[in-house]
Amino acid sequence: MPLSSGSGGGPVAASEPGRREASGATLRDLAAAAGVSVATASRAFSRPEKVDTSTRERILRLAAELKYVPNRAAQALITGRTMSLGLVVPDLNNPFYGGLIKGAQDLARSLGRSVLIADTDEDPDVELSIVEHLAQRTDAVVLCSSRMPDADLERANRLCPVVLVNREHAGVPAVTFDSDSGVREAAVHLRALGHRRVGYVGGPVLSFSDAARSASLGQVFPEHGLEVVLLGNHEPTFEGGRRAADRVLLADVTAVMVYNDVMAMGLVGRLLGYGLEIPRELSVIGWDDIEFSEMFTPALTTIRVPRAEAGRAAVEYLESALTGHPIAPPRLETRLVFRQTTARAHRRRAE
Amino acid sequence: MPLSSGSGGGPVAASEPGRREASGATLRDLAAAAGVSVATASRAFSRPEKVDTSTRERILRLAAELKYVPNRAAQALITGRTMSLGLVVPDLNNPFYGGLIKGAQDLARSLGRSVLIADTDEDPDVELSIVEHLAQRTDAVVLCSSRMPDADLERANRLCPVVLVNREHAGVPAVTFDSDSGVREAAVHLRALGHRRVGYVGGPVLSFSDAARSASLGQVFPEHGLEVVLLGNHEPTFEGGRRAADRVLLADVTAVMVYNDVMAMGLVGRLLGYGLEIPRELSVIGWDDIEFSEMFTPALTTIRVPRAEAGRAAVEYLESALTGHPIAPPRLETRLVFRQTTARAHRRRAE
DNA sequence: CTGTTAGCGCTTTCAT
DNA sequence: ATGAAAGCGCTAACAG
Repeated sequence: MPLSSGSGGGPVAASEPGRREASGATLRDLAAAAGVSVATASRAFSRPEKVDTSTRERILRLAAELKYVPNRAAQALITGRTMSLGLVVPDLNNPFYGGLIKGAQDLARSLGRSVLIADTDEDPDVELSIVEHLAQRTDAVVLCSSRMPDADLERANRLCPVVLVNREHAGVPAVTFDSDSGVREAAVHLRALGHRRVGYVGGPVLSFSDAARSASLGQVFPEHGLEVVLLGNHEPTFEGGRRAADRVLLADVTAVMVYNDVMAMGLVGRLLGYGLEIPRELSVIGWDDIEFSEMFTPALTTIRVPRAEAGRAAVEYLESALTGHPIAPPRLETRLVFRQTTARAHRRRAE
Repeated sequence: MPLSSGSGGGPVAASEPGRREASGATLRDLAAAAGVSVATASRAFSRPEKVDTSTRERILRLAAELKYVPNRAAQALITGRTMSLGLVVPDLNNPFYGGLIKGAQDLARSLGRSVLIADTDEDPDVELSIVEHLAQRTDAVVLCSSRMPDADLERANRLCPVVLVNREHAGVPAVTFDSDSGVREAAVHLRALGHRRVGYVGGPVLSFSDAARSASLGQVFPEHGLEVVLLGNHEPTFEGGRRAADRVLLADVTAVMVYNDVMAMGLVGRLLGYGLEIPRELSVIGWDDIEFSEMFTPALTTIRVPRAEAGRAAVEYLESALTGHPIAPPRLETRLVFRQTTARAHRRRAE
């Protein structure tokens, strides 16, 4: 079974040197071996029903024997589809995005697509150029928690099909998280525990989710008889949470909601260091439910946002859009996860 | 500036419907606009020095105007290179790999390459098929902490250029971590604090790094007058660490090394729950120095393994191999990072 | 320095 | 049901 002996064909290019196994058999080799035309060989894969059963089986068998694997570049060139998707996240180190990617990747693979990942390092200025890069090698891209200015977003959306996750912009499809559902549960929980004044330790000023979260709080909490005290905007990091500690202490609240779990951990850590008892003296609720929230001591009560599901939904939407029958990207519910940082309100005394 | 008005050429295919901007201009359009042949237009990009300065500038200017972007699929088809790299990790949720990917990605992008990520879900059986998938769309792949059987590894290595990270196998290049350096620092540290008997809470039985770590311990610690007590193999998870707690208590040691940080946190959490004082009654040293180690309370003393650097080194090696001048992949040093889980030895009493 | 020529490997009408 | 032919957009000899 010589590989490219080109039965009847024209001149055969010298096989590239230094290549490894399996880079040999082309569709032409396969066709020759099966005694059919390349067209038929091709159809045996792409339109099996249009090929006589016995011929098809012969072709498929031979394909396995010759270890024929279709050349993706050639397919991409002719079909115009790469069968890859791009996925842009702000920070791969952030465990939130790990879960998201995993969800996206899972579905993508089962659809025969690969996922190209890009990390913006939290820098909104490089996002657009990353999308440009990706647009050349993928069929569509998902943009997670994008901080691009609206104009860039629109430009990106013109470069290739795009779906947003955790950000909204008119005219661009988006998988979003419904803060209200989780916040409502938090409100009921806190109220049941006797809290009245609840602080909110905010995230970055320009963050879409911070806006969504604080808006949700401002809307829902009062409806449940809870007063919300805004405690400023902070870096969405452990250190940012730590630095918010004094502000929290000063605020005369019995509970705080925090922009995300990492900050919540920083806050709790610092407060514990001050000798405060948590949750006895202060209840804390984080946001995201990253893996470490339950490894932390005390384990964080938090609002879970379904990140793997978001990744999946984004890919699902893109697939539907690519095949011409776009579905509506979902708005995903969030939920309160009760752990150890919330308890009955005890007013601290100025002793 | 009509896009594909094909000046002198043959029949022009109908432009694809439904595509977005910038998918218009081809090299031929560009060449026509500049009044040169496609060959020259092509060279203006790939071998600028072989094109007359003024023509080149004209071409480049026109390229920008027409928003010409080269078609990667066509390039890949003819050159045989995709300019992408594959990267396989066991679990994207594991923060260890986030850092690794980030390092790889950074360098890759600056080399003009994209990175295709795949997650095996810790399942060694799918690894090979993932490599097969990747081999079709990338030029080379990096395999992180692979658990593939040796035979599969060799097969993978034949499919496309491969570099291992945190695993070794004869004949396959590998970026590795030198446990000894970190372990030696740990030995000195522990010895200085008066410890004599140190436990080792192991990771998964078949794990390459567990073997490396425990071997390193068995070798280095005795040289420093430290006795090592093996405390079994455990799941490399938070829960796995928790479950090792009783075993540690029973072992009559004043310090333990733990296979990784996540397990160490589980262990410490449980022990704290038992009422043990850490580090007063037991010193604990983790492994990896994941981000959360310092957010944990008490912050984990641990052995840092330079993961971003490993990612970078892997890509660097691959690039060198791809360009025909393979460098030797490095063995990266590990270091002790002192935080709050180690202190002077105090023998617990059976009171 | 520039143009001509010949494909890379595959899909897809259009005939047969 | 199958084959012939025409390229997808680009690069790489090889001639000028």
